[in-house]
Amino acid sequence: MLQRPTIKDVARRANVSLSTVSLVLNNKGKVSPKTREKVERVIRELGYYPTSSARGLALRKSGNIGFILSYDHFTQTEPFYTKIFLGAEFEAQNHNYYILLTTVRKEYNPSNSIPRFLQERNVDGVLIAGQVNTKLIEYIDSLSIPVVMIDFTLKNHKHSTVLMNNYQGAQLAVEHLLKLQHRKIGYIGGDLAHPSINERFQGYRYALQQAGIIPDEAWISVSQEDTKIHNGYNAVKDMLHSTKSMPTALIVANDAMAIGCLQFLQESNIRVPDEIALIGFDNVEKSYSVQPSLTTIDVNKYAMGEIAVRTLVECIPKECHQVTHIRIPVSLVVRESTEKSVVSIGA
Amino acid sequence: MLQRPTIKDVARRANVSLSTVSLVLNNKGKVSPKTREKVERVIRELGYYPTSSARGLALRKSGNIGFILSYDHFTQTEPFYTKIFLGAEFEAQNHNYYILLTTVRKEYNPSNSIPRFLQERNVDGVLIAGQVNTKLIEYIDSLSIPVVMIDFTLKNHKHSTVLMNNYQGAQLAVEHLLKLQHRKIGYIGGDLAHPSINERFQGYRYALQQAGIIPDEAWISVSQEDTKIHNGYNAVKDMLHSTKSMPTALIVANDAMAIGCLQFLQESNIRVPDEIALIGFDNVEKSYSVQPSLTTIDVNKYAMGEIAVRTLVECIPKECHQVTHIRIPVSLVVRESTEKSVVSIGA
DNA sequence: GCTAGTTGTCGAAGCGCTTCGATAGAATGG
DNA sequence: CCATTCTATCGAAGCGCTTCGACAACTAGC
Repeated sequence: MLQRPTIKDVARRANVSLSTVSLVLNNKGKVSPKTREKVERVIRELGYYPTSSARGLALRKSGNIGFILSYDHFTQTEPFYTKIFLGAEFEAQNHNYYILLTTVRKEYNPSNSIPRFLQERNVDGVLIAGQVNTKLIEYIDSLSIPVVMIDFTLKNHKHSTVLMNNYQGAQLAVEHLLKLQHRKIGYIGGDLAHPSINERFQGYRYALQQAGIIPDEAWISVSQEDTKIHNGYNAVKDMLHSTKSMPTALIVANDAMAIGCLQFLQESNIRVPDEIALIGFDNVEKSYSVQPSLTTIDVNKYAMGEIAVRTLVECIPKECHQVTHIRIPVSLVVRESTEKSVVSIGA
Repeated sequence: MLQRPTIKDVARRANVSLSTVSLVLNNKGKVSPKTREKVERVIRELGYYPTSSARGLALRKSGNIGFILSYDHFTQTEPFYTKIFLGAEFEAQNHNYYILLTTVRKEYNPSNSIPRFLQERNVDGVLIAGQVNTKLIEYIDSLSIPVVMIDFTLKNHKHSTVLMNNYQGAQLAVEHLLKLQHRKIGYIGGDLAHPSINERFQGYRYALQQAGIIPDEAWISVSQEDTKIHNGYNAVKDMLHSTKSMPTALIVANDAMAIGCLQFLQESNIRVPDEIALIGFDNVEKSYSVQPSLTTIDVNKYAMGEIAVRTLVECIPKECHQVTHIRIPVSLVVRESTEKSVVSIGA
């Protein structure tokens, strides 16, 4: 690294002491407008930037935020977590934090699963995005470093979270379908152990109930173990084979499953949306390239990352272990799978 | 952050001086096996880890590597750069470096396009993945920080690079087709200004020439301005409308274009691979989910990231400005678009 | 037995910053 | 006009680490 101006150089050139420069730098203590102005000018002239190691050493802070992501989540095609990360990165810059990103494997193994930035305590706070091993979370707790979890939560709710508002999403979906005169509204989901999936299902039930509609239980499928494409495929298949009265609309726990449903319906020559309307969840990239394009629930991923960082950095100076739970509002993206007249956006 | 043991604590407990502990820590100087052993034991007992700010301050090194990515590249669906990043992250850990990831926009704007880690000189080296603005690269050069570029290069070749071996890829494609008895082998590409695309084209020409085959120029299309799906679509369309004699096989500059080709061929009821065989480049996720699945050229993205880090960290201590150009070997992934009998792997 | 070298250890200075307590000087009040 | 308070500034210590030069304690050579 090149020789750069230090705070000393600034002090000398501005004819003030080191401490004064430091005070200006940090907007602390009393500094006369005149000296402040002078110091700031010199800083600009010299192109001075404080060295983060030095500052970190003095403050006993690292200036870093750790971002932990499950390996599988990060490498998946859908850039869901990538966007969350970008939102976080952006906001971290605003707060003068660097983000140290690391991925962890599902299987926990103390020797290689503990991110180095934790061992070295080189972060002032930690963001956890998506599902990671509980052991790891316990380890982090033991360090008493502030944590915010994104798109994931534990049953104990001991940690601050930033989650998408799945209830609202289900509500929007139901309302949309009601407005289109649907009354026979089914639900297809899986893996109720997953908090988000579970909430979507609860939201669906609740919204229908609010509307005074009692769905035929045959239109509700939540026994699939996972939420992949084939689970959706199999779920509709089973549902339609086991009941004569078809629903006119289906709310599906996520887009992947919805796309699976779509596949089966098309193979069965059931027209979407004419015979069955379909709403997914997540607004994945593929949801607008399928035919017909998929109506779905969207959430601002960048916002999730941003808000998580904001929550975290508020927490850091106070060393607070106060927990905050934030729900990010979602929105309905109307496409062809519910409204025939809609012009395709993608494809 | 919790109160952690410092080097002082270790020294006290091991009955040696600070300097001795430091020497042990860094494997420097002469330390008797006995003291070394003793110090190491105490380090383990205390769970001591050196604080990176302190070390950074003393060494005038940050222990960080900057990773610069164009915003568009990172957010795209295909996790190409994500994988490169992960490979880099992994290798960085092995060298005790942290990676600071940042994305930059295409449009250069000094006030917000210069990553903070550069302004603050908080990195010991920089990785640049994919195409970024030349202005930014010039800025980095002006800091004289070691740089390695991944999957991108400038015409001046002043920087170390880690690139995929596009020539070899084209060669493999041609050889594969020759083995399948194809002799009428065409090429579809676009944007020859892009180094990789250009090399693929050169590789194609060269390999055919080596085989003593002179392709009909009507089977070569390189006038498309970009390499997106529709460019591929339009390119075959134009080609097949303008010539009577069809090629029996096409090598396409990347999978996106190849998929565009596939679309047009299917719409025109031209059977793939029976009438025209197709080979893409990049092995994108979609290439195995299309029907028929696409034969393509694959490169180990993780390896690219890993090797880039290795190249960079070798460079850092020497402050060397020596440039190394590394080509990552590619491999052929045979799927249905060239061999009818192949069983589909994906889908 | 003395010099010359070698080896292992240590003390102190220094990296660039923050911050506490001290201190001049200005402003205020009686 | 002096005592008191307030304001702006500064010096020095300290954050946790590395490293250079010093120095005892050995070893080897003659």
